[in-house]
Amino acid sequence: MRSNDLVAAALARLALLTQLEEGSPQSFRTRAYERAVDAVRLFPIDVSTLDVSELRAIDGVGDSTAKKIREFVDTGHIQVLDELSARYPDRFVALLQVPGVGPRTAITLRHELGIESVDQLRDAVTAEQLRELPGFGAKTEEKIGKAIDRLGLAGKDRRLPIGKALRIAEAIVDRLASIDGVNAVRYCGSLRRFRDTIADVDVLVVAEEPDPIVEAFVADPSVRETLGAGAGGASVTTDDMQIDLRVVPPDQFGSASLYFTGAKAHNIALRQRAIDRGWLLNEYGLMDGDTVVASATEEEIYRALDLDFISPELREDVGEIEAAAEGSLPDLVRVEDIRGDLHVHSTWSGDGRSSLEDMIGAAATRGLEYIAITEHGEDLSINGLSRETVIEERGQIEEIRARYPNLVILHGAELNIGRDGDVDYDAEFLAEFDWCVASVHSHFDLPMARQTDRVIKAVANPAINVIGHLTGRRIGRRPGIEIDFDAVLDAVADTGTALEINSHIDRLDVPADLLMRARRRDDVVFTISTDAHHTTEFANIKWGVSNSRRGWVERSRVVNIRPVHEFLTWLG
DNA sequence: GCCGTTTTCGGCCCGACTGTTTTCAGTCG
Repeated sequence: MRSNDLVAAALARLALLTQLEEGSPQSFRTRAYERAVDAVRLFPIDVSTLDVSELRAIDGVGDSTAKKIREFVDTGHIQVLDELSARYPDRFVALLQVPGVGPRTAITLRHELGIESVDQLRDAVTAEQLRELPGFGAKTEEKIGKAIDRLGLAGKDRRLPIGKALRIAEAIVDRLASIDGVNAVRYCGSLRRFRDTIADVDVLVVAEEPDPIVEAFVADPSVRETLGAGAGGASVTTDDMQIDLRVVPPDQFGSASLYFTGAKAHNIALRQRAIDRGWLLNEYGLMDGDTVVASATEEEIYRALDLDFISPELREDVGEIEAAAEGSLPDLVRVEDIRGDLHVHSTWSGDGRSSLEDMIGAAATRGLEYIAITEHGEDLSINGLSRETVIEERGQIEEIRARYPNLVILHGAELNIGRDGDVDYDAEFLAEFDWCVASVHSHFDLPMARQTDRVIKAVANPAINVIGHLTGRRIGRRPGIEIDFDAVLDAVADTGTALEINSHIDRLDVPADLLMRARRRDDVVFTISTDAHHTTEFANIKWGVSNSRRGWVERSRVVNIRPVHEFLTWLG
């Protein structure tokens, strides 16, 4: 883990324990620490190299936190944090994972009943001890008991990979859209912002009459439990996750979308901006007293606040509001910008599932101007192609080219970056390819220095045009390799090698937080490709595009939005 | 704890829901 992430983790723990200390999740000190967590995590420079005055210059980091960061970097500890950790051990802090238990309740439980862990809380519920406490009752006790039973499914920290959440959300959106009286349906929340893990799905429906929609929603067979349902909305759990529905009239679609999409910090900043103008912003609209200033669309609300429209993927309060105010938001990629797909497999690869002809036909149908067929290299057992097979496929591609005069078909390969940075085949054979992707498919747990060395060695290989799915992560299943990203950026800038933004929903690799770090240098270029193994997977490009947007990647930096002749010129 | 085209002190987003309460505290998003 790089030091910014380690520092951010320590500050996050400080924020959490400060909640307990102050007895409020929204104490100003807690919020200040939380703000510092984001500031450090996203800061492009390694904070361990900065002194206190440089740290203070980071927006959201003041004198006190700057000194704590320095203390952490120098000693590995923060004294205040150590003291808080002694007072609130992990098993006690775990109480906050129980829905309905906040800092105040946790402290009361400890003080009144000596409860120090979730297990002890469960025992106290069973013994009906909670209902005797001041401010508690039988219902609260029952609610906490049920929440503990559900902890595996609905603990506050539980998050699903975005791919799974998307499938669930899209199914719900389709079902709701088919109900009479529904004008529009949109999923919001962290899913719309395109975070790579999702805690719950928030769905917004536009309709004049909410009741029939709420009834149909809670009656769906996938619903396991209804947590609450009332005028205008409902919350349910399915086997996989919690889903919150909200139904609003058409004239509130914009304000409700903003509210429901977040991020919380983004909303707070917008509301502060409204206050500065003497207005009030809530989910019902932007108000000047009783007069509605704007509410029907997000666009008009941003405009009324003197801001350019901020795309949902950017709404994290990490500088997008300031950029929108001064007209310097990044020029982001749209799906229709993509003219080429530079990472495509067919059944020639062992794991491909559509034929070469079908893949090429699907690319042409999609209106692409160029593609690169990139079967696995020979070092990937079973799935990889021998030299003889490579040459055989090259012949077949040559035949197919004649039938697609408007599609430039590159014959490429996806090479395997070996343990020490070597790749498949030999230099002479590699020189025959039009396009080479090189990716890590093995040895995921080497130490950081070794990982960095092997990738940089591949970057320096003149045959290699782009590094595929850099970290090798599988969201929710496998963490990425440990790698010195700044060193990789230096290397690809030196050689002109591109970094791939892999569109597979389980990969989204390069991750968006790393893309943001790459953004401050203007000498790194990207491709956005699908890694399609089936004709239907060309459509996945939208996920790669969304990930690039979340990473603030500008259009000018993406190679495969260029017209084919410009692309070929770049390729040389 | 942080911050300042009204401020170096005095503010810090807004509302719904729940449960235990006769007016509010806590949690959540």
